[in-house]
Amino acid sequence: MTTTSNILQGRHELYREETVQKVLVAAERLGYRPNLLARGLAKQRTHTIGLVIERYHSRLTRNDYALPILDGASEYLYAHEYDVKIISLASEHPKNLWRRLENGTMDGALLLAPVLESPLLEWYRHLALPAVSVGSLLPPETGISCVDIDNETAMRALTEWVIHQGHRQIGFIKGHPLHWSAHQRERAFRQTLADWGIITREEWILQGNYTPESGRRCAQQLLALKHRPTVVICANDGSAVGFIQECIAQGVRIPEDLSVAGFDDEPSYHPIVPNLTTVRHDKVKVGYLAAQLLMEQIQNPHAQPTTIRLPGELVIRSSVVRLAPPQASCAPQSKTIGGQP
Amino acid sequence: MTTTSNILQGRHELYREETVQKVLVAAERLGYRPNLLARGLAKQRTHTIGLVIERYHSRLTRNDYALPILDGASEYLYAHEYDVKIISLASEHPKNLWRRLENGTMDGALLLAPVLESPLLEWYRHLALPAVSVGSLLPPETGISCVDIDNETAMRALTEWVIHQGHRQIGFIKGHPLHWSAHQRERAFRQTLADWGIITREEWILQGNYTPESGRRCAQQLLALKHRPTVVICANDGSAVGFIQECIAQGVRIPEDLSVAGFDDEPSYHPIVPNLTTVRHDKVKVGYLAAQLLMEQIQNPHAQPTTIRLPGELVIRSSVVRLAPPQASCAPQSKTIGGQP
DNA sequence: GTGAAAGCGCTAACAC
DNA sequence: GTGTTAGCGCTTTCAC
Repeated sequence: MTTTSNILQGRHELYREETVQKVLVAAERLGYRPNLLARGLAKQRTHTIGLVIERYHSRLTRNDYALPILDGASEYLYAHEYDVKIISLASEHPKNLWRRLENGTMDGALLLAPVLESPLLEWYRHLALPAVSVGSLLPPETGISCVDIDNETAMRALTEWVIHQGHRQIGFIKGHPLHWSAHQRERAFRQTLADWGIITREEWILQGNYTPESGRRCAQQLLALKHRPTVVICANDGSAVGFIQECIAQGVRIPEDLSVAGFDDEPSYHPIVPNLTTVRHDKVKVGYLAAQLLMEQIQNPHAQPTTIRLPGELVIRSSVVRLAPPQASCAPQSKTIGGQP
Repeated sequence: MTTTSNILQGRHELYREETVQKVLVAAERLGYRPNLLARGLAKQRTHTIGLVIERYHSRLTRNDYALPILDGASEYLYAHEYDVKIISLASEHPKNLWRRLENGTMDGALLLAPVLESPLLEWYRHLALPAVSVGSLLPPETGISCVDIDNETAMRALTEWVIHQGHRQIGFIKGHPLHWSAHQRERAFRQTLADWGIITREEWILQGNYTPESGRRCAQQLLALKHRPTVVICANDGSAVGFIQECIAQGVRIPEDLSVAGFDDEPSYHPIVPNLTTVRHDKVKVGYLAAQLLMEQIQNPHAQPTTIRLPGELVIRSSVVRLAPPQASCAPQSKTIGGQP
């Protein structure tokens, strides 16, 4: 039994060639396949991680980011002989939550973009399962490792670029209030304006929720104002699309009458708004790095929490017009923005 | 031990209230959570199913159907206390395939749209794991249960509707040659034409692969012909989008100069081709029913293989013009087409 | 080098 | 009603 087990796990060097062959041939002939459950029980390691999806996200279909993140994470995990299990927390009582996660079936968890009031955050403090947040940069107090794009730096760069184009009357469509990214993007926007001494007019800062529908609604509100900004920065491409569609419907030309910028460079919108100036980032890589970080955490459970911020890239198209000649000294030298060394 | 195990599994009726409470309280106080691995080992049932994704599909991101199917399947499975594990077969040797699937970690498998030469088909004959194909209707010889939309009936209905609009010169863009659905749609198209005594001109039947890019290429080929059809039916919306874009780029107006129909009613294309006449179907439901069928198969492993075909629905917009007054007697009474009672 | 035996955490017969 | 026991299929310690 020992012999068999050892050889089947690749520890050939312990035995003579003859024995090894005998075992291998027999296993092959019998069509033997190890039972991974039993192995997991014995070794206390299942080679499975859970991708935890909160009630809030419910259907994967509705999340632009879930898929690339899953793809990236899978890529890393499969290369390391890990499987991924999807844990959907739709309508879960926080108590069940615990047994959904710490039940011996996974070595670690990838938390898909926890939201602001996520029970996962509270739960994590009582938890012994390695976990990393992917797609949300959580406050350090949570003690959870995070991987996401560098929302603040990228939004700052976009806003500064818009300012360099001569705009001073700048509107903003906020993202979903439950998303950390929405707050981070808004904060960077406001801070940048403040740093440049530009007044933020609250009537130009509208509450969206990342959907085209919300963008449309915001456009209606904004266009009803008697005094309009010269440019509107949207917290993501999704709301930018709705915003632009509503503008066009009302006869407001983009960018001749109003400039618009987005955020995310979401490929599925390219055919609809081919000229949208926005910020691109690599979500597949976010998933990949999160998986990698999680694996490290599994190897070494007492490692310090780490946060990885991936840089974005300004994608300048033609939806934002230049109002005045740019100041050469202010033009961005490189288009890669944010992230860590 | 028995007592504890029974009570924790909900069999309260065997014991007196007092004992039940004692156990429950103790479990709560100790923060006890059953180890699902151990339970699985003992019960020979893991409450997990695998969603098997072939090399061919590799990145989920690229499949319009993967996500809704996953959503639908999840919905059913979570309601029945099952988890889903993603098994990605990227670059897998058929031999490994076996141990990736029959390793004790899952009770059954959902095969995501197996392709024509899929090793899964051969493998299934040697397999003891319940499985159902979702998104591909496989030949009965395989002995595998299948759930998908009713490609043939729906394509026949679309083609007949086009004929009713007075078209007799009809082109066709084929789908990806490795997809069963592509062959089924093409066969229905050809058969319908034959039934109506309409000549199929092979130069009007072009090889696409479901992508917009292939649609573009087919448009180039078709527009180069000196004699063109009056309408082109595309095997899916994806290729229709590319086809239409290329037509417009070449100054061919849709539908004034050429009519085009799609298939799938893919929501992400609505903003790009809002007037596309196509066939809608419910992919979430496909996933849901497949999961249900799989569960039945797990309960009763010796059940006969079953095939479920879901009806589609003609979505008539304005990308196909009427060439002659329709014959009233031929107009479809109901728009729901195909499927089983 | 190889085999025997204990144990991973649970369930299910079977006594009591 | 409740406790004892054997086992699910594997790994691992420890003798031999």
